Amino acid sequence: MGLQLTRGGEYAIRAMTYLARYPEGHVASLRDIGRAQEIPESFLAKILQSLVHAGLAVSQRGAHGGFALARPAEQITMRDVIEAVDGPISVNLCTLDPEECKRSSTCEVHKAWLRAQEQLMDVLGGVTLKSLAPQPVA
Amino acid sequence: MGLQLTRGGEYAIRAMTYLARYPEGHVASLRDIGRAQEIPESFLAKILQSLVHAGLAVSQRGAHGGFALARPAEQITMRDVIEAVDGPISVNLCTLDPEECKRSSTCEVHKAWLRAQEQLMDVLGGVTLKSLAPQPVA
DNA sequence: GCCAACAGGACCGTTTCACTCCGGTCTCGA
DNA sequence: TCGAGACCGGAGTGAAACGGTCCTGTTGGC
Ligand code: SF4
Ligand code: SF4
Repeated sequence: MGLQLTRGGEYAIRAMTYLARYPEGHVASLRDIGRAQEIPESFLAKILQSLVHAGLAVSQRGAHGGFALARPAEQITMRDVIEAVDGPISVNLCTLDPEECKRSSTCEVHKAWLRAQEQLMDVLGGVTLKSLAPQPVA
Repeated sequence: MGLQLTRGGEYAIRAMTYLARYPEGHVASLRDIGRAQEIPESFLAKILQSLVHAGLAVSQRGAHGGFALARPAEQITMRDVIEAVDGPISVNLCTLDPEECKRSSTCEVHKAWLRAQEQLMDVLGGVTLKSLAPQPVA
């Protein structure tokens, strides 16, 4: 199996959709999220840190602290989330930076990968957390 | 960087497009292919074996032996080649076999991944070696 | 000041990646 | 017939990535 998402990316999306189910600004603790979405808590900690660093989530320390979305759920896409934890999506060496392969200027295959990449980005960039969340919870 | 093709997959496509430049049935040796496409030869050996096993290439042993496409270049796609060496393409756990994740039946994210997978397959399955080969060499 | 909760960095076992090596086998052709 | 040329196939390998864990801060509410 190739071309597959990492576990970290999958968990990140689960965590973010969990937050998206609640009203804007709702804070949930690491533990809440981990329990609800069945994500190992110590691993989730790392993932949430990445999301905070990327500016997609905000954290609140101290008692009653936790995590919340940094902006409305309709303004965060699957692509944003995945790239925050796994780094930029690049379906082949040459799709992120054509300089990586000296053949790229004349390579027909390169063009095919660019199309593939674009399609993938379109799908992932077109899905917002809002559209992923089940009926909101009050 | 996530969701990226392996080197093996990339090399496989290079090797196959090399074969596709020649008239049907043309045999090229491991060494020829490796030199022309700048692929480490001992690694290429493994890759070509996978392609032969998958029925995409045929091999000829003994002096003047080598490899050739098993069918016309217009009947082999990028998808075929990649799956032969890297195994089935699956963009997430749940896209190959929904049973892998018990959430899949109700998961909205799952549907998004299915769309992404389909788009990717469409692109890769729509590109034949014929269309990738530069002007054929006599 | 205590306790709840995140921050951040070190660590770690396993798997995958990207190759390499080598003995074996087949085949042509001199 | 015999040997050089070429693939077969399985084992091995070093480095890196994956998928976590742990532990010591630090912060903030009550
Ligand atoms: S697809 Fe073409 S340009 Fe891209 S890495 Fe392969 S050879 Fe280079
Ligand atoms: S996307 Fe949904 S169905 Fe697929 S693995 Fe993640 S949770 Fe499971």
